[in-house]
Amino acid sequence: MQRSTIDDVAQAAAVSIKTVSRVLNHEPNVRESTRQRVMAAVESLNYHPSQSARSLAGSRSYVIGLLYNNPSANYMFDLQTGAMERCRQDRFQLIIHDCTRRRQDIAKHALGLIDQTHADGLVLSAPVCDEPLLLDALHQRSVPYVCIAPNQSPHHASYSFMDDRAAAREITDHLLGLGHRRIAVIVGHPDHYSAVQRLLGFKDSMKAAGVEPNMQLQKQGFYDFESGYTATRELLALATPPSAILACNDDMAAGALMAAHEANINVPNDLSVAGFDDTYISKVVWPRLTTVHQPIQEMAKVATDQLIRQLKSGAQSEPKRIDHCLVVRDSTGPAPT
Amino acid sequence: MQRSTIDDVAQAAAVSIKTVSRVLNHEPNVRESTRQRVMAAVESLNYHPSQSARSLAGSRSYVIGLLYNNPSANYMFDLQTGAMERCRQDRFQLIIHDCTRRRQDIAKHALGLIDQTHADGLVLSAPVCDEPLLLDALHQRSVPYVCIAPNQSPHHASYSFMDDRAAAREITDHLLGLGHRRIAVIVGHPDHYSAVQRLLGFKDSMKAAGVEPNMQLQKQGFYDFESGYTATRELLALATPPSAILACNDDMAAGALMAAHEANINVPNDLSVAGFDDTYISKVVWPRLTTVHQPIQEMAKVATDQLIRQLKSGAQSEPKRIDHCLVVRDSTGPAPT
DNA sequence: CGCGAGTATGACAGCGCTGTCAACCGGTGT
DNA sequence: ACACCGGTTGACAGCGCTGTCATACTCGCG
Repeated sequence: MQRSTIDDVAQAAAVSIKTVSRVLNHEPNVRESTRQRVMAAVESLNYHPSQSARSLAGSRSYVIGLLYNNPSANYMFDLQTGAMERCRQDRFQLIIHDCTRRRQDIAKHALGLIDQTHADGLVLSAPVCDEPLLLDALHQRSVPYVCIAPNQSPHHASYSFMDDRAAAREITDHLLGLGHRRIAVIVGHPDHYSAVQRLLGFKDSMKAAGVEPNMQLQKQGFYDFESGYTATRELLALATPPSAILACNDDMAAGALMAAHEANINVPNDLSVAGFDDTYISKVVWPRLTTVHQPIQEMAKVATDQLIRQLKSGAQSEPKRIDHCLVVRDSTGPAPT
Repeated sequence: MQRSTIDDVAQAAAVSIKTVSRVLNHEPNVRESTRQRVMAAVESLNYHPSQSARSLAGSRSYVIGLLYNNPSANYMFDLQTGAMERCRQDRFQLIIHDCTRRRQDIAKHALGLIDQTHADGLVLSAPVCDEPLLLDALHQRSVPYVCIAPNQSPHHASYSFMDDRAAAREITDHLLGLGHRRIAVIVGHPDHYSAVQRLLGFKDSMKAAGVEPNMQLQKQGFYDFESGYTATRELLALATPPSAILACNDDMAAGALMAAHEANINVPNDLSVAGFDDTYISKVVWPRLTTVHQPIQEMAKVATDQLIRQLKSGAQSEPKRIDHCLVVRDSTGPAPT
């Protein structure tokens, strides 16, 4: 019941360790009968190659690092789940690294992580994937990496993304279609690219509908519950409050709902509230949030896939857009007349 | 800017690699002046020891595995955050492993993980920490492990826990104190120890208050939103519905709120709803949930601490209870007369 | 002043693999 | 019969560390 090594397997299959290595790494030029003998030995000994030995000896470690600095649990969880799913397929190990605190020397820390773990590559999630110093450092050390929803296309990396601007247009159009004209927008965290894009999409639609921009109805938020709550209180205190609020993520939308409930305002009869992301929260608040589904898990999976492919082939792949979709639930309704 | 090795450091500090190793591992018998020279070299070369080489050569890998099979994002996130925090302190690497799917051969998988990663030990979270086959297998291979909130005290491991039963008594007493007598309870997932304990605590208090048990008011849930929602719909359809509902976690409580809202029942005026765990969700639903704070992050941190200590000293530590506390918010109020 | 008992340091093997290179095997073309 | 070639296999070095053991150095004390 002890740990078995490649020597044990080699002995059991009556081949050299090198042949075992070949079989395990799917190298060519192994006779089928030999391959089967080796696999049988692997099975029966319940052998698992040592990652440490592999990464020390070879050029691959089968470890991928996932860097994040987004404090939302749901976001993180989806990210992680998507990346893990893809990793498991090719028996990669995923190492999670939180870089929320270190803004300055993030590049140094990332390189340290690479040195320590011998990670083959990194998956960078938003917004850490937009740190130019980090990207430069990785490129200089030729560490392969991919980005999830980056700001501008990184020069040296593949990435997955969704069209935030189009998505914002869709949900704004949904509100406009319900007859709303006084629509407020609670903007996301200024550090996040998505916040900018979503605001642009909102403005696109409003302009197309011929609605005059009104800065009173645009509030700065930070993608958290609290800021959505505060912004909505201010909006509701206006002489003529909005008939609809587009919050640029679900947490802020939940905050908006809270403020509305407290002010005894009926959603959606007196006020429509729309969110963004379709996280777990959007399904458990009351009323259930109309929102846009952001396919985080899928984006993470695709990005990880791009990375793994790159590790195998050496070539970057094309950026890949993942589809969003509008999810209409109960928090939006016709504009009051 | 290339990766530097222990040889580089040794050369820079004009010592042997063994001495560098000594300094980095805080071994005794190194002259202070030598130590400083080495540290300076480490700094200036930005040296990070290779985990692979370390674990191959030595008996420690500085890797800890965290096993979970609880699909709640918030639970996971807290777990992970707590464990990571402690790991960082001693430069341990945390490896997350989801074992949701594999119920049967979980033991085999865990040992495979150990073989692959050379992990020094495992942190097992509830409910996976209650798989006897897993615990046995780990013990047989003498893999150090600790548990978070295990069912029965594992023989060969330290663990951290909270007193679910007492916590349930507290929140039940809170409801009783508000004058409620017809209190329904939505029980948690039968696989989770906590579910049993919380139900016992509830019954303790009800009995102490002299309330006759009423099986109509006890519903089986599964710690998810949906089951809380369904159970509550059934409860509200009763000839004489309860005046208060204790849901054994926040997700189910959120489901209860949803059902109440849909039935146009005012919370807390007509119905009180209490949750359990004090997760993020309890602060964003309306009305904000009265609940019990379950210190998951702290439990994870403490358990990880126990593991790391054990790795250093070889000795188990005492089980450690982490304090919960009642959090009264807006979802509970006086019983209607 | 020399000797024993630490104290400080280094030489070296080897952890479990992969990469390199050489060897071998059987069929082909001439 | 022989050189040749591609497919198949194995011997062996070495990745960057730690553990073991040997060695050199230091200090107190007889």
